[in-house]
Amino acid sequence: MTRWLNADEQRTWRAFLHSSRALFDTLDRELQRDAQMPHAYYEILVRLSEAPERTMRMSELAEATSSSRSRLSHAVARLEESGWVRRKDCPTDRRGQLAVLTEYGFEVLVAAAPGHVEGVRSHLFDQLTPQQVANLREISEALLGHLDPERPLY
Amino acid sequence: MTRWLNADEQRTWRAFLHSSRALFDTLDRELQRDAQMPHAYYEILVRLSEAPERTMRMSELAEATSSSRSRLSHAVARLEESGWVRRKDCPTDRRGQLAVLTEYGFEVLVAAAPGHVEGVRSHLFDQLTPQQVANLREISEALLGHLDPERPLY
DNA sequence: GCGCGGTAGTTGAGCCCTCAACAACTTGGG
DNA sequence: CCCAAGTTGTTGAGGGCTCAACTACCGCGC
Repeated sequence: MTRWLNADEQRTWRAFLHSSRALFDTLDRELQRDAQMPHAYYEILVRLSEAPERTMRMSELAEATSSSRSRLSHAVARLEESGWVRRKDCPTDRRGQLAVLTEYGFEVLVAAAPGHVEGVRSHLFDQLTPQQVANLREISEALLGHLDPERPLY
Repeated sequence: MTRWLNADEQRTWRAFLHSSRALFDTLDRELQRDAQMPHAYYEILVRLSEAPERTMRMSELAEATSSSRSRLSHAVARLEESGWVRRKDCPTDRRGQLAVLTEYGFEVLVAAAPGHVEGVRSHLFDQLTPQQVANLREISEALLGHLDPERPLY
Protein backbone atom coordinates (compact mmCIF):
# COMPACT_ATOMS: atom_id res chain seq x y z
CA MET A 1 0.00 0.00 0.00
CA THR A 2 2.59 2.54 1.11
CA ARG A 3 4.88 3.67 -1.68
CA TRP A 4 8.14 3.31 0.29
CA LEU A 5 11.35 4.92 -0.90
CA ASN A 6 13.84 2.60 -2.55
CA ALA A 7 17.54 2.78 -1.66
CA ASP A 8 18.34 5.39 -4.31
CA GLU A 9 15.43 7.58 -3.35
CA GLN A 10 16.33 7.34 0.28
CA ARG A 11 19.88 8.37 -0.46
CA THR A 12 18.67 11.32 -2.52
CA TRP A 13 16.23 12.41 0.14
CA ARG A 14 18.79 12.23 2.93
CA ALA A 15 21.43 14.05 0.91
CA PHE A 16 18.96 16.79 0.06
CA LEU A 17 17.78 17.05 3.64
CA HIS A 18 21.22 17.24 5.17
CA SER A 19 22.80 19.44 2.52
CA SER A 20 20.11 22.06 2.61
CA ARG A 21 20.07 21.99 6.37
CA ALA A 22 23.85 22.42 6.41
CA LEU A 23 23.66 25.28 3.91
CA PHE A 24 20.90 27.22 5.66
CA ASP A 25 22.43 26.63 9.07
CA THR A 26 25.79 27.88 7.87
CA LEU A 27 24.36 31.02 6.32
CA ASP A 28 22.21 31.69 9.35
CA ARG A 29 25.16 31.31 11.67
CA GLU A 30 27.34 33.60 9.55
CA LEU A 31 24.68 36.27 9.49
CA GLN A 32 24.12 35.99 13.21
CA ARG A 33 27.84 36.28 13.83
CA ASP A 34 28.56 39.13 11.40
CA ALA A 35 25.36 41.15 11.50
CA GLN A 36 23.57 40.08 14.68
CA MET A 37 20.43 38.97 12.90
CA PRO A 38 18.87 35.70 11.80
CA HIS A 39 18.39 35.10 8.10
CA ALA A 40 14.62 35.60 8.36
CA TYR A 41 15.18 39.16 9.57
CA TYR A 42 17.71 39.85 6.84
CA GLU A 43 15.12 38.81 4.28
CA ILE A 44 12.61 41.25 5.72
CA LEU A 45 15.08 44.10 5.41
CA VAL A 46 15.92 43.09 1.83
CA ARG A 47 12.29 43.04 0.74
CA LEU A 48 11.59 46.39 2.34
CA SER A 49 14.67 47.90 0.72
CA GLU A 50 13.39 46.88 -2.71
CA ALA A 51 9.87 48.23 -2.22
CA PRO A 52 8.70 51.71 -3.25
CA GLU A 53 9.32 54.14 -0.38
CA ARG A 54 10.97 51.16 1.35
CA THR A 55 7.49 50.45 2.63
CA MET A 56 5.20 47.42 2.50
CA ARG A 57 1.94 46.25 3.96
CA MET A 58 2.45 43.65 6.66
CA SER A 59 0.49 41.06 4.72
CA GLU A 60 2.47 41.55 1.49
CA LEU A 61 5.69 41.40 3.44
CA ALA A 62 4.56 38.16 5.06
CA GLU A 63 3.88 36.63 1.64
CA ALA A 64 7.15 37.89 0.21
CA THR A 65 9.15 36.29 2.99
CA SER A 66 7.18 33.00 3.16
CA SER A 67 6.22 33.94 6.67
CA SER A 68 3.03 33.60 8.66
CA ARG A 69 1.40 36.82 9.76
CA SER A 70 2.04 35.97 13.34
CA ARG A 71 5.71 35.35 12.76
CA LEU A 72 6.09 38.57 10.83
CA SER A 73 4.30 40.49 13.52
CA HIS A 74 6.69 39.20 16.17
CA ALA A 75 9.68 39.83 13.89
CA VAL A 76 8.72 43.40 13.06
CA ALA A 77 8.18 44.08 16.75
CA ARG A 78 11.77 43.07 17.32
CA LEU A 79 13.09 44.97 14.31
CA GLU A 80 11.31 48.03 15.63
CA GLU A 81 13.09 47.66 18.97
CA SER A 82 16.38 47.63 17.09
CA GLY A 83 15.34 50.80 15.25
CA TRP A 84 15.67 49.13 11.83
CA VAL A 85 11.99 49.27 10.91
CA ARG A 86 9.06 51.35 12.07
CA ARG A 87 5.32 50.86 11.71
CA LYS A 88 2.87 53.31 10.21
CA ASP A 89 -0.91 53.18 9.93
CA CYS A 90 -2.14 52.40 6.45
CA PRO A 91 -4.03 55.43 5.06
CA THR A 92 -6.46 53.44 2.92
CA ASP A 93 -7.38 50.57 5.26
CA ARG A 94 -7.68 51.23 8.94
CA ARG A 95 -6.98 47.58 9.77
CA GLY A 96 -3.68 47.78 7.94
CA GLN A 97 -0.15 48.51 9.02
CA LEU A 98 2.80 49.54 6.92
CA ALA A 99 6.34 48.47 7.74
CA VAL A 100 8.93 51.08 6.78
CA LEU A 101 12.68 50.48 6.61
CA THR A 102 14.42 53.26 8.53
CA GLU A 103 17.55 54.97 7.27
CA TYR A 104 19.48 53.22 10.01
CA GLY A 105 17.96 49.88 9.01
CA PHE A 106 19.06 50.52 5.45
CA GLU A 107 22.61 51.21 6.58
CA VAL A 108 22.66 48.03 8.62
CA LEU A 109 21.49 46.10 5.57
CA VAL A 110 24.11 47.71 3.33
CA ALA A 111 26.75 46.69 5.83
CA ALA A 112 25.48 43.11 6.10
CA ALA A 113 24.79 42.37 2.44
CA PRO A 114 28.30 41.85 1.01
CA GLY A 115 29.22 39.27 3.62
CA HIS A 116 26.00 37.37 3.18
CA VAL A 117 26.14 37.41 -0.62
CA GLU A 118 29.68 36.13 -0.43
CA GLY A 119 28.41 33.31 1.76
CA VAL A 120 25.70 32.36 -0.73
CA ARG A 121 28.21 32.45 -3.53
CA SER A 122 30.94 30.48 -1.83
CA HIS A 123 28.73 27.84 -0.21
CA LEU A 124 26.28 27.40 -3.08
CA PHE A 125 27.17 28.78 -6.52
CA ASP A 126 30.90 28.16 -6.32
CA GLN A 127 30.23 24.50 -5.52
CA LEU A 128 28.08 23.83 -8.58
CA THR A 129 28.69 23.79 -12.31
CA PRO A 130 26.58 26.17 -14.45
CA GLN A 131 24.55 23.16 -15.57
CA GLN A 132 23.89 22.14 -11.97
CA VAL A 133 22.80 25.68 -11.15
CA ALA A 134 20.34 25.57 -14.04
CA ASN A 135 19.10 22.19 -12.84
CA LEU A 136 18.66 23.49 -9.31
CA ARG A 137 16.52 26.32 -10.58
CA GLU A 138 14.36 23.98 -12.63
CA ILE A 139 13.87 21.65 -9.69
CA SER A 140 13.09 24.48 -7.29
CA GLU A 141 10.56 26.02 -9.62
CA ALA A 142 8.86 22.67 -10.13
CA LEU A 143 8.51 22.26 -6.37
CA LEU A 144 7.27 25.81 -5.94
CA GLY A 145 4.64 25.25 -8.60
CA HIS A 146 3.31 22.38 -6.55
CA LEU A 147 3.67 23.73 -3.03
CA ASP A 148 3.02 27.43 -3.53
CA PRO A 149 1.49 27.98 -6.97
CA GLU A 150 0.61 31.61 -6.24
CA ARG A 151 4.17 32.76 -5.67
CA PRO A 152 5.61 34.64 -8.67
CA LEU A 153 8.80 33.09 -10.00
CA TYR A 154 10.91 36.25 -10.05
CA MET B 1 34.79 43.86 -4.89
CA THR B 2 31.72 41.95 -3.80
CA ARG B 3 30.67 39.23 -6.22
CA TRP B 4 26.97 40.15 -6.32
CA LEU B 5 24.38 37.77 -7.69
CA ASN B 6 23.12 38.54 -11.19
CA ALA B 7 19.40 38.39 -11.98
CA ASP B 8 19.48 34.70 -12.91
CA GLU B 9 21.41 33.72 -9.82
CA GLN B 10 19.12 35.73 -7.63
CA ARG B 11 16.11 34.02 -9.13
CA THR B 12 17.68 30.62 -8.60
CA TRP B 13 18.62 31.42 -5.04
CA ARG B 14 15.18 32.68 -4.12
CA ALA B 15 13.42 29.77 -5.79
CA PHE B 16 15.64 27.34 -3.92
CA LEU B 17 15.16 29.16 -0.64
CA HIS B 18 11.40 29.35 -0.85
CA SER B 19 10.82 25.92 -2.33
CA SER B 20 12.88 24.11 0.25
CA ARG B 21 11.33 26.14 3.02
CA ALA B 22 7.87 25.31 1.67
CA LEU B 23 8.73 21.62 1.42
CA PHE B 24 10.25 21.26 4.88
CA ASP B 25 7.51 23.36 6.46
CA THR B 26 4.84 21.26 4.82
CA LEU B 27 6.36 17.98 5.93
CA ASP B 28 6.94 19.30 9.43
CA ARG B 29 3.38 20.45 9.71
CA GLU B 30 2.00 17.15 8.42
CA LEU B 31 4.09 15.21 10.90
CA GLN B 32 3.07 17.47 13.74
CA ARG B 33 -0.57 17.09 12.81
CA ASP B 34 -0.57 13.33 12.19
CA ALA B 35 2.01 12.09 14.68
CA GLN B 36 2.42 14.90 17.22
CA MET B 37 6.14 15.26 16.62
CA PRO B 38 8.42 17.61 14.74
CA HIS B 39 10.48 16.24 11.89
CA ALA B 40 13.69 16.43 13.94
CA TYR B 41 12.22 13.98 16.46
CA TYR B 42 10.99 11.67 13.73
CA GLU B 43 14.54 11.51 12.38
CA ILE B 44 15.87 10.54 15.79
CA LEU B 45 13.40 7.67 16.01
CA VAL B 46 14.27 6.53 12.49
CA ARG B 47 17.99 6.44 13.18
CA LEU B 48 17.52 4.55 16.41
CA SER B 49 15.22 2.06 14.71
CA GLU B 50 17.96 1.28 12.17
CA ALA B 51 20.73 0.84 14.73
CA PRO B 52 21.78 -2.50 16.28
CA GLU B 53 19.68 -3.11 19.41
CA ARG B 54 17.85 0.10 18.44
CA THR B 55 20.54 1.80 20.48
CA MET B 56 23.06 4.56 19.76
CA ARG B 57 25.54 6.70 21.60
CA MET B 58 24.28 10.25 22.02
CA SER B 59 27.17 11.67 20.05
CA GLU B 60 26.70 9.30 17.09
CA LEU B 61 23.02 10.06 17.08
CA ALA B 62 23.78 13.77 17.05
CA GLU B 63 26.01 13.35 14.01
CA ALA B 64 23.52 11.13 12.23
CA THR B 65 20.77 13.70 12.61
CA SER B 66 22.90 16.81 11.84
CA SER B 67 22.18 17.97 15.32
CA SER B 68 24.24 19.72 17.95
CA ARG B 69 24.82 17.77 21.15
CA SER B 70 22.84 20.32 23.07
CA ARG B 71 19.88 20.04 20.76
CA LEU B 72 19.93 16.28 20.88
CA SER B 73 20.16 16.33 24.64
CA HIS B 74 17.06 18.50 24.91
CA ALA B 75 15.28 16.39 22.30
CA VAL B 76 16.02 13.07 23.97
CA ALA B 77 14.86 14.52 27.27
CA ARG B 78 11.53 15.22 25.68
CA LEU B 79 11.37 11.87 23.89
CA GLU B 80 12.02 10.24 27.24
CA GLU B 81 9.07 12.09 28.76
CA SER B 82 6.91 10.70 25.97
CA GLY B 83 8.20 7.22 26.70
CA TRP B 84 9.54 6.76 23.16
CA VAL B 85 13.21 6.61 24.09
CA ARG B 86 15.08 5.85 27.27
CA ARG B 87 18.65 6.51 28.34
CA LYS B 88 21.15 3.97 29.54
CA ASP B 89 24.67 4.39 30.87
CA CYS B 90 27.34 3.32 28.42
CA PRO B 91 29.17 0.26 29.79
CA THR B 92 32.54 1.09 28.19
CA ASP B 93 32.76 4.83 28.79
CA ARG B 94 31.42 6.28 31.99
CA ARG B 95 30.95 9.69 30.37
CA GLY B 96 28.71 8.18 27.74
CA GLN B 97 24.99 7.73 27.43
CA LEU B 98 23.08 5.39 25.15
CA ALA B 99 19.71 6.30 23.71
CA VAL B 100 17.44 3.28 23.28
CA LEU B 101 14.22 3.24 21.27
CA THR B 102 11.50 1.71 23.42
CA GLU B 103 8.99 -0.78 22.08
CA TYR B 104 6.34 1.90 22.38
CA GLY B 105 8.55 4.38 20.51
CA PHE B 106 8.98 1.81 17.76
CA GLU B 107 5.22 1.38 17.47
CA VAL B 108 4.73 5.12 17.28
CA LEU B 109 7.31 5.27 14.50
CA VAL B 110 5.69 2.41 12.60
CA ALA B 111 2.40 4.27 12.79
CA ALA B 112 3.90 7.58 11.64
CA ALA B 113 6.13 6.35 8.85
CA PRO B 114 3.67 5.58 6.04
CA GLY B 115 2.06 9.01 6.22
CA HIS B 116 5.39 10.78 6.26
CA VAL B 117 6.86 8.74 3.41
CA GLU B 118 3.75 9.45 1.39
CA GLY B 119 4.34 13.16 2.05
CA VAL B 120 7.94 12.98 0.86
CA ARG B 121 6.85 11.11 -2.22
CA SER B 122 3.93 13.32 -3.15
CA HIS B 123 5.57 16.67 -2.42
CA LEU B 124 9.03 15.83 -3.73
CA PHE B 125 9.50 12.75 -5.92
CA ASP B 126 6.15 12.90 -7.67
CA GLN B 127 6.87 16.48 -8.72
CA LEU B 128 10.19 15.71 -10.43
CA THR B 129 11.22 13.70 -13.47
CA PRO B 130 13.70 10.84 -12.92
CA GLN B 131 16.37 13.04 -14.48
CA GLN B 132 15.60 15.86 -12.07
CA VAL B 133 15.77 13.47 -9.14
CA ALA B 134 19.22 12.35 -10.31
CA ASN B 135 20.26 16.00 -10.67
CA LEU B 136 19.02 16.80 -7.20
CA ARG B 137 21.10 14.04 -5.76
CA GLU B 138 24.21 15.18 -7.60
CA ILE B 139 23.70 18.76 -6.44
CA SER B 140 23.03 17.75 -2.85
CA GLU B 141 26.09 15.53 -2.70
CA ALA B 142 28.25 18.32 -4.13
CA LEU B 143 27.04 20.68 -1.42
CA LEU B 144 27.52 18.07 1.29
CA GLY B 145 31.07 17.49 0.13
CA HIS B 146 31.79 21.15 0.69
CA LEU B 147 29.80 21.81 3.87
CA ASP B 148 30.14 18.53 5.70
CA PRO B 149 32.88 16.44 4.09
CA GLU B 150 32.93 13.89 6.91
CA ARG B 151 29.32 12.76 6.45
CA PRO B 152 29.05 9.43 4.63
CA LEU B 153 26.92 9.62 1.50
CA TYR B 154 24.65 6.69 2.27
C1' DG C 1 50.25 7.55 39.17
C1' DC C 2 49.53 12.54 38.32
C1' DG C 3 48.04 16.11 35.96
C1' DC C 4 46.37 18.24 31.87
C1' DG C 5 44.18 18.80 27.48
C1' DG C 6 40.48 16.86 25.11
C1' DT C 7 35.82 14.58 24.91
C1' DA C 8 30.73 13.41 26.42
C1' DG C 9 26.77 15.12 27.76
C1' DT C 10 23.75 18.43 30.33
C1' DT C 11 21.85 22.75 31.74
C1' DG C 12 19.57 27.32 31.68
C1' DA C 13 18.84 31.70 29.62
C1' DG C 14 17.27 33.89 25.81
C1' DC C 15 15.42 34.01 21.22
C1' DC C 16 12.35 32.61 17.55
C1' DC C 17 8.45 30.17 15.88
C1' DT C 18 3.73 27.97 15.97
C1' DC C 19 -0.92 27.82 17.09
C1' DA C 20 -5.24 29.44 18.57
C1' DA C 21 -7.86 33.16 20.16
C1' DC C 22 -8.92 37.77 19.62
C1' DA C 23 -10.10 42.83 18.35
C1' DA C 24 -10.76 45.94 14.80
C1' DC C 25 -12.08 46.84 10.49
C1' DT C 26 -14.03 46.08 5.51
C1' DT C 27 -17.30 44.45 2.23
C1' DG C 28 -21.25 42.77 -0.06
C1' DG C 29 -26.17 41.07 -0.01
C1' DG C 30 -30.77 41.83 1.47
C1' DC D 1 -28.48 50.99 6.05
C1' DC D 2 -27.09 46.93 8.51
C1' DC D 3 -25.29 42.74 9.65
C1' DA D 4 -22.67 38.45 8.62
C1' DA D 5 -18.70 36.76 6.80
C1' DG D 6 -14.21 37.58 5.67
C1' DT D 7 -9.70 40.10 6.25
C1' DT D 8 -5.80 42.31 8.89
C1' DG D 9 -2.79 42.28 12.34
C1' DT D 10 -1.60 41.28 17.29
C1' DT D 11 -1.05 38.64 21.43
C1' DG D 12 0.46 35.07 24.80
C1' DA D 13 1.49 30.47 25.88
C1' DG D 14 4.24 26.78 24.91
C1' DG D 15 7.77 24.35 22.43
C1' DG D 16 12.30 23.94 20.14
C1' DC D 17 16.88 25.79 19.16
C1' DT D 18 21.43 28.23 20.09
C1' DC D 19 25.09 29.51 22.82
C1' DA D 20 28.11 29.43 26.57
C1' DA D 21 29.22 27.57 30.81
C1' DC D 22 29.68 23.60 33.43
C1' DT D 23 30.58 18.66 35.34
C1' DA D 24 32.42 14.32 34.76
C1' DC D 25 35.36 11.43 32.70
C1' DC D 26 39.19 9.60 29.42
C1' DG D 27 43.92 8.91 28.17
C1' DC D 28 48.41 10.46 27.17
C1' DG D 29 52.95 12.08 28.53
C1' DC D 30 56.03 12.52 31.98
